[in-house]
Amino acid sequence: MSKQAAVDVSCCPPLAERRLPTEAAAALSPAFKALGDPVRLQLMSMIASAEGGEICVCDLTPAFDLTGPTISHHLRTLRAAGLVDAERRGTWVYYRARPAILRQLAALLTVPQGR
Amino acid sequence: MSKQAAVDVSCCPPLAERRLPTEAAAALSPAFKALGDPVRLQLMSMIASAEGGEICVCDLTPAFDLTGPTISHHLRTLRAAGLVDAERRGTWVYYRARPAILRQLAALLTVPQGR
DNA sequence: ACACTGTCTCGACGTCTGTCGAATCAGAGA
DNA sequence: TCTCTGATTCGACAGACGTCGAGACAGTGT
Repeated sequence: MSKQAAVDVSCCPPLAERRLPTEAAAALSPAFKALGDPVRLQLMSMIASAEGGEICVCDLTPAFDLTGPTISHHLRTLRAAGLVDAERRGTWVYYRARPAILRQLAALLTVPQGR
Repeated sequence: MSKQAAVDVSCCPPLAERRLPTEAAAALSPAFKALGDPVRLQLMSMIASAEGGEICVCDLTPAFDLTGPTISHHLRTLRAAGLVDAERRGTWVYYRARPAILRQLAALLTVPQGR
C-alpha cells in the first residue's frame, strides 16, 4: 500500500564522530524532515507507542483539530519517509512504526562520551 | 550573537513509550525540521565532529556548492533551532554544537527493547 | 445492487523555504 | 581613516508545504 522510499544507508556513525557524507545526508534528511512538523511528530509518537504496535487511522484523526485529508496527507509523508507502514484490514487502515529507522536516526544523533 | 529559540523541554520519554504531548511536539519539531535539509544535516555533522569542538564558517562554506549567503542562512536556521552556537572571534565566526539537544533528540527516538 | 462509512486522492489556496545577487556590517591592517 | 576580507542581512523569485473541500475508492452489510 505504500510508496516506501528511503534510508537503507548501511548504517550510521554518529553525526558528531565524523562528517556525514553527502549521500548519507541526502538519504537521511527526509526522515528528519518528516518529523519536523508538530502534527507528524505527534502522529509518529501515537503510532510508535500504540498498544499492540499498531493503531487505526480512525483513532488518529479525532486526536487533532484537522480534517481527515490533512491527517491522511501527513501519514503519507511519514510512509514516504519510511518511518511507518500501513495495512488495510477491512474497512480500517492500521499504521505501525518501523523501529529500525528510528533506531538509525537515534544512533546518528548520539553524542559520544565527553562532548 | 544568536537568537536562540527552543527546547528546554524538561526531558523526553522516548517517542515510542507514550504519546508525546502537543506542547512537547511543538517544542521539539523545529529541531527535527532544521535537520530535515541535507545541507543543514551535513553542516551539523561538520560542526559536531569538528576538531576542538568548533569550526570556522570559512571552513564550512567552501565545502558546499552554494553561495555564502545561503550557507549563512542555513547556519542561522540551525542556530534558531538551538542546535548550534556561534561566536565571533576577530574576523572569523566559529560554530559549535550544543550536545545537550542532540542527546535529547536521540533519547526521544530511542526505541525501547523489543519493539 | 445499493447505500453507508472510513480512507485516500485531487485541485486549489496562501504561506513558508532554499537559493541567489546586491548591499551592509564587523574587524584587521596600512 | 581608508580599504580589504569574512560574514550577515535584505529583497526577490521559484518551488515546496500545510491545509481545506469535493470527489473517488474500498469494504461491509442489507
